[in-house]
Amino acid sequence: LLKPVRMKELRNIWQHVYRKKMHEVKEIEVDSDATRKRKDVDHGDQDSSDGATAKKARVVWSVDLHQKFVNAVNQIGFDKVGPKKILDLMNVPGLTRENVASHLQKYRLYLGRLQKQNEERILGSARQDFSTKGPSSENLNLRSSFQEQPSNTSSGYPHASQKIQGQSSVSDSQLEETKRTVPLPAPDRSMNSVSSAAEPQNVAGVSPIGGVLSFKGLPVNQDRKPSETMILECQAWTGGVPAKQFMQYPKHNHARCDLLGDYACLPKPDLEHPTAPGHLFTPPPLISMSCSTEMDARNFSDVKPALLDCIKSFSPALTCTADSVSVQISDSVVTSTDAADRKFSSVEGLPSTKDCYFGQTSNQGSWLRSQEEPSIICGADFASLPEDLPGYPLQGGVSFENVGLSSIDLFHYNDAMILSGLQSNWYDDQDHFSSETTDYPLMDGCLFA
DNA sequence: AAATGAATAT
DNA sequence: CATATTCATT
Repeated sequence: LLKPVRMKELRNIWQHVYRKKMHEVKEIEVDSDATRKRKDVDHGDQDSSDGATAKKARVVWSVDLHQKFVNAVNQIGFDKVGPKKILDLMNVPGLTRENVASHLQKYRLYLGRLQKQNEERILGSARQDFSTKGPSSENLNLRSSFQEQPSNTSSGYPHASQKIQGQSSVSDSQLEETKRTVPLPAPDRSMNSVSSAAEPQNVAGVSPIGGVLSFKGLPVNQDRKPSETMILECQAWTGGVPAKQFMQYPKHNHARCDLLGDYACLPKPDLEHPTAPGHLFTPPPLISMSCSTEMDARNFSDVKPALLDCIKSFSPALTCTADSVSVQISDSVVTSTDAADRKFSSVEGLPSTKDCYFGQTSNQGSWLRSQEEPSIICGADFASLPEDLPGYPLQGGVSFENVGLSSIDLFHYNDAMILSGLQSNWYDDQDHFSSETTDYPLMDGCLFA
């Protein structure tokens, strides 16, 4: 018998046993009796009829349900959570403690994974030094990561709660991450929802989330060939929480959702329930720089002030000191000079990003993948992108030609996404991205690949 | 006895 | 993978 055992099956078996027994005892006269029994048996229909074997429908952790769950967890406090308490707080009719326990188990696993990821990243950037030297490539990679106050997002499901269909969905979901305070479950998903209290959007409209900058012909190094590329990456993440993670959720309806705000949103260290310190550790602001070509201290010190300015423009609230900058030489950054050459040439007029390339074009295919830490790009953790989305245009990289550091401008990844007009297909149509490059949407001269 | 969470099953 | 179930511990 395979579980779950239905009464029907039991009756069947019993019938055989019974009949055999009857045949043994009264071989001759039993006929009518057996037929009657069989009739009886055949009547045992749906298992729904007998509550004993009826199986409870499995709980689907819908967005709403999970939202309740997260709220409960946050309310209780990370250290004191238990399935029972959560269950009580959730106050959902059919839900059992087991259900919650199971979900909590998964939730904890996820949080653990996230934390590990985050620690790795921080260690990784802290470990950078001057010693390694990139062999061939002549690209410079400037990477800065800095951290903000822990997000106070009380909405545990800021991303997954929508199926990413509307125009602003993607960017919204990205922006959610920077929210400090969110009313409660139903956050405003408009573009302006990035209300970083401590860090209002600066004039350039740069969001703290970060972006990727590439510029060529920098005055940084006169020896540099025009085709040399420099990438500046700035990232901010919230609350010691690493960045984006894309998951399918729920799997059943094949809707792709971004769970970041959900699982990634570690229980907020809210005031009523201070989280155990040390558990969620908050790395200090960190700026690191890596370059793929020989780059001596002179060059670097050229870059440094401008870099700091740049970063400050990202985040005025942020204080960085030159001492916190380190350099790494690596050849694993942008490898396609050709691609760099084709990058656009102007910074201004981002709204009319005429000449920009986003993400990977056909000959940039290796760009993202060639990064040591693709996850840093755009402040989003794309390392965990589903493998089945090749060439996912998530980096939102921007390149400039002949732009001095003084004129560096940054623009927001999300802005890029808005401009792209790509959002509507962001998750819905995955084939879209696996198809030919030429099929990618081309808008305002911007190629999103 | 009930709650918990790791392990295991579905 | 998501959820359920089991089981040893607390």
